[in-house]
Amino acid sequence: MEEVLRRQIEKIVTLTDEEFRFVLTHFTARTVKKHQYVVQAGDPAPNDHFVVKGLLKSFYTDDLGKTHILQFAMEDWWISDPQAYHNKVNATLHIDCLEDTQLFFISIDNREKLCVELQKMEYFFMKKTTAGYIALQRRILSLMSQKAEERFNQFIQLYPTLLQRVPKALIASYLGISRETLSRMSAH
Amino acid sequence: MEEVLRRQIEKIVTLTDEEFRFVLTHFTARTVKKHQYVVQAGDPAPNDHFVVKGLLKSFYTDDLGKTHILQFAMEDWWISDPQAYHNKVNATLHIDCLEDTQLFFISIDNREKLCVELQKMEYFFMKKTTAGYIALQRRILSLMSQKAEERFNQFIQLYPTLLQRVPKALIASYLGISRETLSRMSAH
DNA sequence: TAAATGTTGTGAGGTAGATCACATCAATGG
DNA sequence: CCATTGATGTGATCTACCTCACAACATTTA
Repeated sequence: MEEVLRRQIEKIVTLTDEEFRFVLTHFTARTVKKHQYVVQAGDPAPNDHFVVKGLLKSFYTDDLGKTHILQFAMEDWWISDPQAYHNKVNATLHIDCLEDTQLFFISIDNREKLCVELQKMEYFFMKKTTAGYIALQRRILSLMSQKAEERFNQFIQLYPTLLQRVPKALIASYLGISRETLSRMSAH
Repeated sequence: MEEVLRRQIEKIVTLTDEEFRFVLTHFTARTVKKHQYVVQAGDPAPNDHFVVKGLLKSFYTDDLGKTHILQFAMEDWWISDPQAYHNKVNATLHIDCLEDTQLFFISIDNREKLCVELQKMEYFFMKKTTAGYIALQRRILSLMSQKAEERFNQFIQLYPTLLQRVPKALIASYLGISRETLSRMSAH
Protein backbone atom coordinates (compact mmCIF):
# COMPACT_ATOMS: atom_id res chain seq x y z
CA MET A 1 0.00 0.00 0.00
CA GLU A 2 2.62 2.47 1.07
CA GLU A 3 4.68 1.48 -1.94
CA VAL A 4 2.06 2.87 -4.29
CA LEU A 5 2.49 6.27 -2.71
CA ARG A 6 6.23 5.94 -2.69
CA ARG A 7 6.38 5.07 -6.36
CA GLN A 8 4.16 8.04 -7.09
CA ILE A 9 6.53 10.40 -5.33
CA GLU A 10 9.65 8.79 -6.70
CA LYS A 11 8.47 9.42 -10.22
CA ILE A 12 9.54 12.97 -9.50
CA VAL A 13 12.00 13.00 -6.60
CA THR A 14 14.08 10.22 -5.05
CA LEU A 15 13.69 9.41 -1.37
CA THR A 16 15.72 7.40 1.07
CA ASP A 17 13.85 4.83 3.15
CA GLU A 18 14.12 7.14 6.09
CA GLU A 19 12.80 10.11 4.19
CA PHE A 20 9.87 8.13 2.95
CA ARG A 21 9.06 6.95 6.45
CA PHE A 22 9.12 10.57 7.49
CA VAL A 23 6.87 11.60 4.63
CA LEU A 24 4.44 8.86 5.55
CA THR A 25 3.97 10.22 9.05
CA HIS A 26 2.20 13.18 7.45
CA PHE A 27 -0.38 10.99 5.73
CA THR A 28 -3.28 8.97 7.04
CA ALA A 29 -4.62 5.81 5.43
CA ARG A 30 -8.34 5.37 4.97
CA THR A 31 -10.74 3.02 3.25
CA VAL A 32 -14.05 4.25 1.95
CA LYS A 33 -16.98 2.29 0.58
CA LYS A 34 -18.74 2.87 -2.69
CA HIS A 35 -21.33 5.67 -2.49
CA GLN A 36 -19.67 7.20 0.56
CA TYR A 37 -18.66 10.83 0.56
CA VAL A 38 -15.13 12.00 1.21
CA VAL A 39 -15.94 15.69 0.86
CA GLN A 40 -19.33 17.38 1.19
CA ALA A 41 -20.16 20.84 -0.12
CA GLY A 42 -20.67 23.19 2.80
CA ASP A 43 -18.25 21.38 5.11
CA PRO A 44 -14.56 22.02 5.57
CA ALA A 45 -12.39 19.87 3.29
CA PRO A 46 -8.88 20.14 4.67
CA ASN A 47 -7.49 17.02 3.01
CA ASP A 48 -5.98 16.08 -0.31
CA HIS A 49 -6.44 12.44 -1.20
CA PHE A 50 -4.14 10.06 -3.00
CA VAL A 51 -5.90 7.02 -4.42
CA VAL A 52 -4.21 3.69 -3.82
CA LYS A 53 -7.10 1.63 -5.12
CA GLY A 54 -10.58 2.47 -6.25
CA LEU A 55 -12.32 5.31 -8.02
CA LEU A 56 -13.86 8.63 -6.98
CA LYS A 57 -15.40 11.65 -8.59
CA SER A 58 -15.59 15.30 -7.61
CA PHE A 59 -18.59 17.30 -8.76
CA TYR A 60 -20.47 20.52 -8.43
CA THR A 61 -24.23 20.88 -8.08
CA ASP A 62 -25.55 24.03 -9.70
CA ASP A 63 -28.58 26.15 -8.75
CA LEU A 64 -30.84 24.05 -10.94
CA GLY A 65 -29.69 20.90 -9.19
CA LYS A 66 -27.72 19.68 -12.17
CA THR A 67 -24.42 18.08 -11.33
CA HIS A 68 -21.19 18.66 -13.23
CA ILE A 69 -18.24 16.36 -12.81
CA LEU A 70 -14.93 18.09 -12.45
CA GLN A 71 -12.71 15.13 -12.02
CA PHE A 72 -12.43 11.40 -11.74
CA ALA A 73 -9.64 9.92 -9.68
CA MET A 74 -8.44 6.37 -9.89
CA GLU A 75 -5.26 4.64 -8.78
CA ASP A 76 -2.31 7.03 -8.62
CA TRP A 77 -4.43 10.16 -8.84
CA TRP A 78 -5.01 12.91 -6.33
CA ILE A 79 -8.36 14.45 -5.58
CA SER A 80 -9.62 17.27 -3.40
CA ASP A 81 -11.66 20.43 -3.46
CA PRO A 82 -8.63 22.63 -4.13
CA GLN A 83 -10.26 25.86 -3.14
CA ALA A 84 -11.49 24.50 0.16
CA TYR A 85 -8.18 22.77 0.72
CA HIS A 86 -5.77 25.59 0.01
CA ASN A 87 -7.83 28.50 1.25
CA LYS A 88 -9.27 26.68 4.27
CA VAL A 89 -12.81 27.57 3.35
CA ASN A 90 -15.85 25.32 3.16
CA ALA A 91 -16.16 23.02 0.19
CA THR A 92 -18.24 23.89 -2.85
CA LEU A 93 -17.65 20.48 -4.36
CA HIS A 94 -18.69 16.99 -3.41
CA ILE A 95 -16.37 14.02 -3.64
CA ASP A 96 -17.67 10.48 -3.44
CA CYS A 97 -16.62 6.96 -4.30
CA LEU A 98 -17.69 5.10 -7.41
CA GLU A 99 -15.99 1.97 -6.09
CA ASP A 100 -14.67 0.79 -2.74
CA THR A 101 -11.57 2.84 -2.28
CA GLN A 102 -8.29 2.89 -0.36
CA LEU A 103 -6.53 6.16 -0.01
CA PHE A 104 -3.92 8.20 1.79
CA PHE A 105 -4.87 11.70 2.70
CA ILE A 106 -2.80 14.63 3.88
CA SER A 107 -4.13 17.70 5.61
CA ILE A 108 -3.15 21.10 4.32
CA ASP A 109 -1.34 21.81 7.57
CA ASN A 110 0.70 18.66 7.34
CA ARG A 111 1.46 19.39 3.76
CA GLU A 112 2.75 22.86 4.49
CA LYS A 113 4.82 21.48 7.34
CA LEU A 114 6.21 18.73 5.16
CA CYS A 115 7.17 21.18 2.43
CA VAL A 116 9.20 23.22 4.85
CA GLU A 117 10.82 20.19 6.44
CA LEU A 118 11.72 18.47 3.21
CA GLN A 119 12.13 20.75 0.25
CA LYS A 120 12.01 17.88 -2.21
CA MET A 121 8.39 17.46 -1.31
CA GLU A 122 7.62 21.06 -2.09
CA TYR A 123 9.20 20.41 -5.46
CA PHE A 124 7.09 17.30 -5.85
CA PHE A 125 3.85 19.12 -5.12
CA MET A 126 4.89 21.95 -7.38
CA LYS A 127 5.36 19.58 -10.29
CA LYS A 128 2.02 17.94 -9.61
CA THR A 129 0.19 21.23 -9.39
CA THR A 130 1.81 22.53 -12.54
CA ALA A 131 0.88 19.40 -14.45
CA GLY A 132 -2.66 19.78 -13.18
CA TYR A 133 -2.77 23.39 -14.30
CA ILE A 134 -1.67 22.43 -17.79
CA ALA A 135 -4.30 19.71 -17.95
CA LEU A 136 -7.04 22.13 -16.94
CA GLN A 137 -5.97 24.59 -19.61
CA ARG A 138 -6.19 21.84 -22.16
CA ARG A 139 -9.65 20.98 -20.94
CA ILE A 140 -10.81 24.57 -21.26
CA LEU A 141 -9.56 24.70 -24.83
CA SER A 142 -11.28 21.44 -25.51
CA LEU A 143 -14.58 22.76 -24.13
CA MET A 144 -14.26 25.89 -26.24
CA SER A 145 -12.96 24.53 -29.53
CA GLN A 146 -14.24 21.01 -29.89
CA LYS A 147 -17.70 19.64 -30.25
CA ALA A 148 -19.24 16.90 -28.17
CA GLU A 149 -18.12 13.98 -30.28
CA GLU A 150 -14.54 15.16 -30.59
CA ARG A 151 -14.35 15.62 -26.85
CA PHE A 152 -15.67 12.14 -26.30
CA ASN A 153 -13.17 10.60 -28.68
CA GLN A 154 -10.38 12.46 -26.99
CA PHE A 155 -11.62 11.19 -23.65
CA ILE A 156 -11.49 7.63 -24.90
CA GLN A 157 -7.92 8.11 -26.07
CA LEU A 158 -6.87 9.69 -22.82
CA TYR A 159 -8.69 7.49 -20.33
CA PRO A 160 -9.59 4.17 -21.93
CA THR A 161 -9.89 2.47 -18.56
CA LEU A 162 -12.39 5.00 -17.25
CA LEU A 163 -14.62 4.17 -20.17
CA GLN A 164 -14.91 0.68 -18.70
CA ARG A 165 -15.28 1.62 -15.08
CA VAL A 166 -17.54 4.67 -15.20
CA PRO A 167 -21.21 4.80 -16.31
CA LYS A 168 -21.67 6.74 -19.53
CA ALA A 169 -23.95 9.26 -17.90
CA LEU A 170 -21.08 10.37 -15.67
CA ILE A 171 -18.68 10.62 -18.55
CA ALA A 172 -21.22 12.79 -20.32
CA SER A 173 -21.39 15.01 -17.27
CA TYR A 174 -17.61 15.27 -17.21
CA LEU A 175 -17.59 16.26 -20.86
CA GLY A 176 -20.32 18.81 -20.42
CA ILE A 177 -22.88 17.09 -22.63
CA SER A 178 -26.13 15.27 -22.00
CA ARG A 179 -26.41 11.55 -21.38
CA GLU A 180 -28.61 11.19 -24.46
CA THR A 181 -26.24 12.96 -26.80
CA LEU A 182 -23.36 10.81 -25.66
CA SER A 183 -25.44 7.68 -26.01
CA ARG A 184 -26.29 8.57 -29.58
CA MET A 185 -22.67 8.69 -30.59
CA SER A 186 -21.14 5.74 -28.79
CA ALA A 187 -21.24 4.05 -32.18
CA HIS A 188 -17.87 5.60 -32.98
CA MET B 1 9.09 49.52 -12.24
CA GLU B 2 10.89 47.04 -10.05
CA GLU B 3 8.61 48.02 -7.20
CA VAL B 4 5.61 46.64 -9.02
CA LEU B 5 7.23 43.24 -9.08
CA ARG B 6 8.36 43.55 -5.51
CA ARG B 7 4.88 44.44 -4.28
CA GLN B 8 3.53 41.47 -6.20
CA ILE B 9 5.91 39.11 -4.46
CA GLU B 10 5.51 40.70 -1.07
CA LYS B 11 1.79 40.08 -1.18
CA ILE B 12 2.80 36.52 -0.39
CA VAL B 13 6.28 36.49 1.14
CA THR B 14 8.39 39.25 2.67
CA LEU B 15 11.79 40.07 1.22
CA THR B 16 14.73 42.05 2.46
CA ASP B 17 16.18 44.63 0.08
CA GLU B 18 19.06 42.33 -0.54
CA GLU B 19 16.85 39.36 -1.24
CA PHE B 20 14.80 41.36 -3.69
CA ARG B 21 17.90 42.53 -5.49
CA PHE B 22 18.92 38.92 -5.73
CA VAL B 23 15.52 37.89 -7.04
CA LEU B 24 15.70 40.64 -9.64
CA THR B 25 18.91 39.27 -11.12
CA HIS B 26 16.85 36.31 -12.33
CA PHE B 27 14.47 38.50 -14.30
CA THR B 28 14.87 40.54 -17.45
CA ALA B 29 12.94 43.70 -18.25
CA ARG B 30 11.41 44.15 -21.68
CA THR B 31 9.07 46.51 -23.47
CA VAL B 32 6.85 45.26 -26.25
CA LYS B 33 4.68 47.23 -28.67
CA LYS B 34 1.05 46.65 -29.40
CA HIS B 35 0.49 43.84 -31.92
CA GLN B 36 3.91 42.31 -31.22
CA TYR B 37 4.19 38.69 -30.26
CA VAL B 38 5.83 37.52 -27.07
CA VAL B 39 5.26 33.83 -27.75
CA GLN B 40 4.58 32.14 -31.08
CA ALA B 41 3.09 28.68 -31.51
CA GLY B 42 5.73 26.34 -32.85
CA ASP B 43 8.64 28.14 -31.21
CA PRO B 44 10.17 27.49 -27.81
CA ALA B 45 8.63 29.64 -25.08
CA PRO B 46 10.96 29.37 -22.11
CA ASN B 47 9.78 32.50 -20.30
CA ASP B 48 7.04 33.44 -17.88
CA HIS B 49 6.05 37.09 -18.07
CA PHE B 50 5.01 39.47 -15.34
CA VAL B 51 3.13 42.51 -16.62
CA VAL B 52 4.23 45.83 -15.17
CA LYS B 53 2.14 47.90 -17.54
CA GLY B 54 0.03 47.06 -20.55
CA LEU B 55 -2.17 44.22 -21.70
CA LEU B 56 -1.62 40.90 -23.48
CA LYS B 57 -3.62 37.87 -24.47
CA SER B 58 -2.76 34.22 -24.94
CA PHE B 59 -4.72 32.25 -27.47
CA TYR B 60 -4.96 29.01 -29.37
CA THR B 61 -5.71 28.65 -33.05
CA ASP B 62 -7.64 25.50 -33.87
CA ASP B 63 -7.60 23.38 -37.03
CA LEU B 64 -10.36 25.49 -38.56
CA GLY B 65 -8.35 28.65 -37.98
CA LYS B 66 -10.64 29.87 -35.22
CA THR B 67 -8.88 31.46 -32.30
CA HIS B 68 -9.76 30.89 -28.67
CA ILE B 69 -8.51 33.17 -25.96
CA LEU B 70 -7.20 31.44 -22.90
CA GLN B 71 -6.12 34.40 -20.90
CA PHE B 72 -5.78 38.13 -20.72
CA ALA B 73 -2.99 39.61 -18.65
CA MET B 74 -2.84 43.17 -17.46
CA GLU B 75 -0.85 44.90 -14.71
CA ASP B 76 0.16 42.51 -11.96
CA TRP B 77 -0.67 39.37 -13.91
CA TRP B 78 1.57 36.62 -15.19
CA ILE B 79 1.31 35.07 -18.62
CA SER B 80 3.02 32.25 -20.47
CA ASP B 81 2.36 29.09 -22.40
CA PRO B 82 2.61 26.91 -19.30
CA GLN B 83 3.08 23.67 -21.16
CA ALA B 84 5.89 25.02 -23.29
CA TYR B 85 7.38 26.75 -20.29
CA HIS B 86 7.41 23.94 -17.78
CA ASN B 87 7.98 21.03 -20.12
CA LYS B 88 10.45 22.83 -22.37
CA VAL B 89 8.54 21.95 -25.51
CA ASN B 90 7.48 24.20 -28.35
CA ALA B 91 4.55 26.51 -27.78
CA THR B 92 1.03 25.63 -28.87
CA LEU B 93 -0.25 29.05 -27.87
CA HIS B 94 0.38 32.54 -29.14
CA ILE B 95 0.82 35.50 -26.84
CA ASP B 96 0.63 39.04 -28.15
CA CYS B 97 0.13 42.56 -26.90
CA LEU B 98 -3.16 44.44 -27.01
CA GLU B 99 -1.38 47.56 -25.77
CA ASP B 100 2.20 48.73 -25.50
CA THR B 101 3.55 46.69 -22.65
CA GLN B 102 6.33 46.63 -20.08
CA LEU B 103 7.19 43.36 -18.50
CA PHE B 104 9.68 41.32 -16.52
CA PHE B 105 10.25 37.81 -17.71
CA ILE B 106 11.99 34.88 -16.07
CA SER B 107 13.26 31.81 -17.86
CA ILE B 108 12.29 28.40 -16.53
CA ASP B 109 15.93 27.68 -15.76
CA ASN B 110 16.31 30.86 -13.74
CA ARG B 111 13.10 30.11 -11.96
CA GLU B 112 14.17 26.64 -10.95
CA LYS B 113 17.51 28.02 -9.81
CA LEU B 114 15.84 30.76 -7.84
CA CYS B 115 13.50 28.33 -6.12
CA VAL B 116 16.41 26.27 -4.88
CA GLU B 117 18.41 29.29 -3.81
CA LEU B 118 15.57 31.01 -2.00
CA GLN B 119 12.85 28.73 -0.74
CA LYS B 120 10.49 31.61 -0.13
CA MET B 121 10.29 32.03 -3.86
CA GLU B 122 9.31 28.44 -4.38
CA TYR B 123 6.55 29.09 -1.87
CA PHE B 124 5.56 32.20 -3.77
CA PHE B 125 5.31 30.38 -7.09
CA MET B 126 3.45 27.55 -5.44
CA LYS B 127 0.81 29.94 -4.14
CA LYS B 128 0.49 31.57 -7.53
CA THR B 129 0.15 28.29 -9.35
CA THR B 130 -2.39 26.99 -6.88
CA ALA B 131 -4.48 30.12 -7.20
CA GLY B 132 -4.32 29.74 -10.96
CA TYR B 133 -5.42 26.14 -10.73
CA ILE B 134 -8.43 27.10 -8.67
CA ALA B 135 -9.35 29.83 -11.13
CA LEU B 136 -9.19 27.41 -14.04
CA GLN B 137 -11.43 24.96 -12.24
CA ARG B 138 -13.94 27.69 -11.71
CA ARG B 139 -13.77 28.57 -15.37
CA ILE B 140 -14.41 24.97 -16.39
CA LEU B 141 -17.46 24.85 -14.16
CA SER B 142 -18.62 28.11 -15.62
CA LEU B 143 -18.26 26.79 -19.17
CA MET B 144 -20.18 23.66 -18.24
CA SER B 145 -22.95 25.00 -16.05
CA GLN B 146 -23.66 28.54 -17.17
CA LYS B 147 -25.02 29.91 -20.37
CA ALA B 148 -23.49 32.66 -22.44
CA GLU B 149 -25.18 35.58 -20.76
CA GLU B 150 -24.42 34.38 -17.24
CA ARG B 151 -20.79 33.93 -18.15
CA PHE B 152 -20.65 37.41 -19.58
CA ASN B 153 -22.20 38.95 -16.48
CA GLN B 154 -19.76 37.09 -14.32
CA PHE B 155 -16.92 38.36 -16.47
CA ILE B 156 -18.08 41.92 -15.99
CA GLN B 157 -18.17 41.43 -12.23
CA LEU B 158 -14.74 39.85 -12.17
CA TYR B 159 -12.90 42.07 -14.63
CA PRO B 160 -14.69 45.39 -15.04
CA THR B 161 -11.55 47.09 -16.32
CA LEU B 162 -11.02 44.55 -19.08
CA LEU B 163 -14.48 45.38 -20.37
CA GLN B 164 -13.15 48.86 -21.09
CA ARG B 165 -9.79 47.92 -22.49
CA VAL B 166 -10.58 44.87 -24.62
CA PRO B 167 -12.71 44.74 -27.80
CA LYS B 168 -15.93 42.81 -27.29
CA ALA B 169 -15.03 40.27 -29.95
CA LEU B 170 -12.06 39.18 -27.86
CA ILE B 171 -14.11 38.93 -24.72
CA ALA B 172 -16.55 36.76 -26.64
CA SER B 173 -13.68 34.53 -27.68
CA TYR B 174 -12.52 34.28 -24.09
CA LEU B 175 -16.01 33.29 -22.99
CA GLY B 176 -16.39 30.72 -25.74
CA ILE B 177 -19.24 32.46 -27.54
CA SER B 178 -19.59 34.27 -30.84
CA ARG B 179 -19.09 38.00 -31.30
CA GLU B 180 -22.67 38.36 -32.49
CA THR B 181 -24.21 36.59 -29.54
CA LEU B 182 -22.28 38.75 -27.12
CA SER B 183 -23.24 41.88 -29.01
CA ARG B 184 -26.90 40.99 -28.80
CA MET B 185 -26.81 40.85 -25.04
CA SER B 186 -24.64 43.79 -24.11
CA ALA B 187 -27.90 45.49 -23.19
CA HIS B 188 -27.58 43.94 -19.74
C1' DT C 1 -6.86 63.40 -45.16
C1' DA C 2 -8.13 59.67 -47.75
C1' DA C 3 -7.96 54.73 -47.66
C1' DA C 4 -7.67 50.76 -45.23
C1' DT C 5 -8.66 48.26 -41.29
C1' DG C 6 -10.98 47.31 -36.89
C1' DT C 7 -15.26 47.52 -33.99
C1' DT C 8 -20.01 46.96 -33.08
C1' DG C 9 -24.85 46.17 -34.15
C1' DT C 10 -28.52 43.59 -36.21
C1' DG C 11 -31.42 40.58 -39.35
C1' DA C 12 -32.35 35.85 -41.23
C1' DG C 13 -31.80 31.18 -41.19
C1' DG C 14 -29.40 26.83 -39.80
C1' DT C 15 -27.89 23.24 -36.35
C1' DA C 16 -25.70 20.88 -32.49
C1' DG C 17 -27.19 19.49 -28.68
C1' DA C 18 -30.75 19.88 -24.78
C1' DT C 19 -34.95 18.17 -22.91
C1' DC C 20 -38.83 15.16 -22.37
C1' DA C 21 -40.68 10.70 -22.68
C1' DC C 22 -40.50 5.82 -22.97
C1' DA C 23 -38.65 1.19 -23.22
C1' DT C 24 -35.39 -2.49 -22.16
C1' DC C 25 -32.21 -4.85 -19.55
C1' DA C 26 -28.73 -5.25 -15.81
C1' DA C 27 -27.48 -4.92 -11.12
C1' DT C 28 -28.20 -4.88 -6.37
C1' DG C 29 -30.03 -5.25 -1.85
C1' DG C 30 -33.51 -6.47 1.59
C1' DC D 1 -35.35 -14.13 -5.62
C1' DC D 2 -38.33 -10.57 -6.29
C1' DA D 3 -38.46 -5.54 -6.28
C1' DT D 4 -36.33 -1.50 -6.62
C1' DT D 5 -32.93 1.28 -8.62
C1' DG D 6 -29.44 2.18 -12.13
C1' DA D 7 -27.73 2.04 -17.00
C1' DT D 8 -28.43 2.60 -21.71
C1' DG D 9 -30.77 3.40 -26.15
C1' DT D 10 -33.84 5.94 -29.08
C1' DG D 11 -37.67 8.92 -30.96
C1' DA D 12 -39.76 13.64 -31.10
C1' DT D 13 -39.49 18.25 -30.13
C1' DC D 14 -37.30 22.62 -28.80
C1' DT D 15 -33.81 26.28 -28.29
C1' DA D 16 -29.57 28.66 -27.42
C1' DC D 17 -26.30 29.83 -30.05
C1' DC D 18 -23.79 29.81 -34.54
C1' DT D 19 -22.93 31.41 -39.17
C1' DC D 20 -23.49 34.42 -42.96
C1' DA D 21 -24.40 38.96 -44.61
C1' DC D 22 -24.47 43.71 -44.50
C1' DA D 23 -24.33 48.42 -42.52
C1' DA D 24 -22.49 52.22 -39.80
C1' DC D 25 -18.89 54.19 -37.40
C1' DA D 26 -14.35 54.59 -35.32
C1' DT D 27 -9.49 54.31 -35.57
C1' DT D 28 -5.12 53.70 -37.70
C1' DT D 29 -1.68 54.46 -41.02
C1' DA D 30 0.25 55.73 -45.39
